[in-house]
Amino acid sequence: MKFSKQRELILNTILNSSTHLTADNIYNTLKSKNPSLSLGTVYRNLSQLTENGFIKKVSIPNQPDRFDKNTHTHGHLVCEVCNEIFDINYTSIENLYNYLKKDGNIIKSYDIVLNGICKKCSKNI
Amino acid sequence: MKFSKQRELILNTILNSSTHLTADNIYNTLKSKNPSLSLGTVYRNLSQLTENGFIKKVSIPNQPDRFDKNTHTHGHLVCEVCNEIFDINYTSIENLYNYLKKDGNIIKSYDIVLNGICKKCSKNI
DNA sequence: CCTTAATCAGTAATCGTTACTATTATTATA
DNA sequence: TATAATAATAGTAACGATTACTGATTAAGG
Repeated sequence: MKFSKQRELILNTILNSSTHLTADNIYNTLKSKNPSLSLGTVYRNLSQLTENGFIKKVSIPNQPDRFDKNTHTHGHLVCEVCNEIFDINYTSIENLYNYLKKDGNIIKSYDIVLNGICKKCSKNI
Repeated sequence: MKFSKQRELILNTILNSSTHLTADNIYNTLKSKNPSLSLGTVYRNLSQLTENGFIKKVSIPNQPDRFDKNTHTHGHLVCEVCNEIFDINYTSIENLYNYLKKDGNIIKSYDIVLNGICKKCSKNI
């Protein structure tokens, strides 16, 4: 992977942000000072930076994908009032359970998607 | 909510399926015997049936939305080999943790999205 | 330097989904 | 049962997010 000026700009934008930016957020942030930047370049770099483990793609239902400098396993809380997204750090699902029980945040529901190999397919490996 | 023939067909398709169908799956299943069915009708009914609690929308990252007759809280396992989606039933996150430890399925990662109200916003209610 | 392969900007195309409109079907009521 | 009010329909256009294509540019190694 070559390191272009554009790639560096995009990565640094994510590393310097405390929020979860969309491709469009990044494009608009950089466009003013780099008028020739292309939206396709932003998308392509986000894909590559994700594939190479520099950043993490965060999919929130009914929202465009977001990109996170925190590449460790962690959950996300989506606030229905301010619409902000908060990192939920935990080392195990048990820790998350304790988090849920803590006061402060109000958790109404949660969606869990597990990625892996099902019982049946794992037998044929 | 009026109950049209189309709505009944769409709901029954989901209720009679053991898989997690997309809008397009449902459209193609019904189209042959109901040539005048419109894809927009399928989408509109899926939204309304979801809003009214008859079915549940399941969002899997990088895939079109799916619809589930199981409206209870449960997770989903996406198999990277057969691409099938399996329901993961549990009554608490602790149960899910036990499930994860059981042999059979191979869990490589999991994504958790919590829906609710953040600490800050919850103070102003 | 010079070559080569990666990356770029710009644009067109794709996918999943929603919005629009004029017509038709369902339900409540007389 | 006829009628009126309202919701739902088919068909099509439009949308937002993302990817694919193109020929020009640029990074990196020899």
